[in-house]
Amino acid sequence: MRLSNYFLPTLKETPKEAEIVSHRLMLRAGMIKQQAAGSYSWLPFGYKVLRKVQTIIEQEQNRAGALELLMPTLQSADLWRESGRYDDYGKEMLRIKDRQDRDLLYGPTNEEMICDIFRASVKSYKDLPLNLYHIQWKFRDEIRPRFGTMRSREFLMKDAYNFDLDKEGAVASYNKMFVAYLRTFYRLGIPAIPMRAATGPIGGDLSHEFIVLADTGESEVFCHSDMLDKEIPSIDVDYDSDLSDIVADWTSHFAATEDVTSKEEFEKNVPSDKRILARGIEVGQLFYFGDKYSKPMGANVTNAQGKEIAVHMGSHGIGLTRIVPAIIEAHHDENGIVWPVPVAPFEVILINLRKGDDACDATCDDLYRQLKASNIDVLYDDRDVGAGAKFANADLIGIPYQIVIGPRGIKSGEAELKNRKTSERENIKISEIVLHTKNLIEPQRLDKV
RNA sequence: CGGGGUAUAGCUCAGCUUGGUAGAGCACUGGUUUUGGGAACCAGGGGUCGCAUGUUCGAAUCCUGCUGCCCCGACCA
Repeated sequence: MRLSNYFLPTLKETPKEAEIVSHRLMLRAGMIKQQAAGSYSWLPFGYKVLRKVQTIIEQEQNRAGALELLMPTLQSADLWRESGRYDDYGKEMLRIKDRQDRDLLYGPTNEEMICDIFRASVKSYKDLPLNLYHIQWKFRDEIRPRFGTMRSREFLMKDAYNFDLDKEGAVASYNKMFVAYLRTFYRLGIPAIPMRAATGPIGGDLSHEFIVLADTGESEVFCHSDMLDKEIPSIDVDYDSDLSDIVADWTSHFAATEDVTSKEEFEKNVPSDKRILARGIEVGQLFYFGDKYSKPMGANVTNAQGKEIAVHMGSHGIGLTRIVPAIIEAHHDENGIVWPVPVAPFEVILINLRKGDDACDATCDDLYRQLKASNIDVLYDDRDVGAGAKFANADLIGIPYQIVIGPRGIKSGEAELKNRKTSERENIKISEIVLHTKNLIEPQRLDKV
């Protein structure tokens, strides 16, 4: 993409409403625009990241055997009356009437609707297990939205719903999601620690929150330091095998949020040199809740003995619009964002320092062609602005590698390659720069490990 | 929902106390000179001062009401 043809409204100054660093950087890098309290447009640069995040989540969900579908944002109130949640949910749920005066709601979650889909078609235990997921915009009318898209009212969320014959099967499904989440967050560049969690209004008795440690996190978390060094399951993990050993290993150390533990309990169970008391951002949550919804809504199957029973269910969320700021909280410095390669909106920025100079233009045009032909996602800064502005802008928007072409380098046949993360620069022959960069990037994409 | 702020140009803000024809920097447009870490100069464009009401000869400025946004708390993916 040529920057001169792109829409990237970056800001030199920080809008005053932005409190935390990810919110400031998302505004400054032209990723989002606030439309109302807790409501944001995703501009091209931000949306590109959101889509990469979505793709990684989909790949790992699919790998774990979950099937993607799509449900409406607007739901009939009648479904929610069946489960009893229409009255229980409170003012967080946005209620709407249509022209026939029918009660609708903008979905804050989809347990009822997925039960409705399930019960319409699935009647036999032979069709289990089943895991259906969707990625959809949801709305919760938060009393106080804040921190940009970290806590917005309208948000994009992945929710997977598993259906199993009994608790044992549901736990196996839960474990698949557990392993998929470990892999997903690893690939997204945000090592997330699974912690025991409260089950909240959705209910249930088995739940883990996946927490990214960050000073700006909304809750206090307690964690054994060995949790930080655990091995992520590889791409070869067999989801048809028994995953309980992996889950048991990952849940063997103390890790819990403030909702379900206390400082006293933490200190009793973890030696002082292993204690991590920090703040955390919740980026995903797993729930097992049995027949809480299947029973009142009649999501039943006939078992092998010919008896009709309510299925065991769980729901497993990941907040996509929260993950993007979480990534930035974990990957930035004083100059701007530092994208991990797998989610970077572009992998390389090609900087033409002297737009209008024939040699610079020709070299850059050629490199731009080569980079694209090599399947590298490249942004070409071909604008006619000062060198300083280009460097500052490149650092702000955080593209992992900068290839700098200027009159000085052209004379010696060299380009400068800057690593955004380490700030290291090296001079590389222009004839070799594309291959060299490709070799650096490919292993970091993490799509084969 | 309780408490506290704030609202003037696309962005950051001054002006308000003490009423008198709306300002700066950045950004934007045209031009000249520049060019390896957010360039300089010249010339321009852009604002019903959040909305409404009142006081006044006269309101960005004072009164009253309303709304948006932000922060703290409770709540939450």
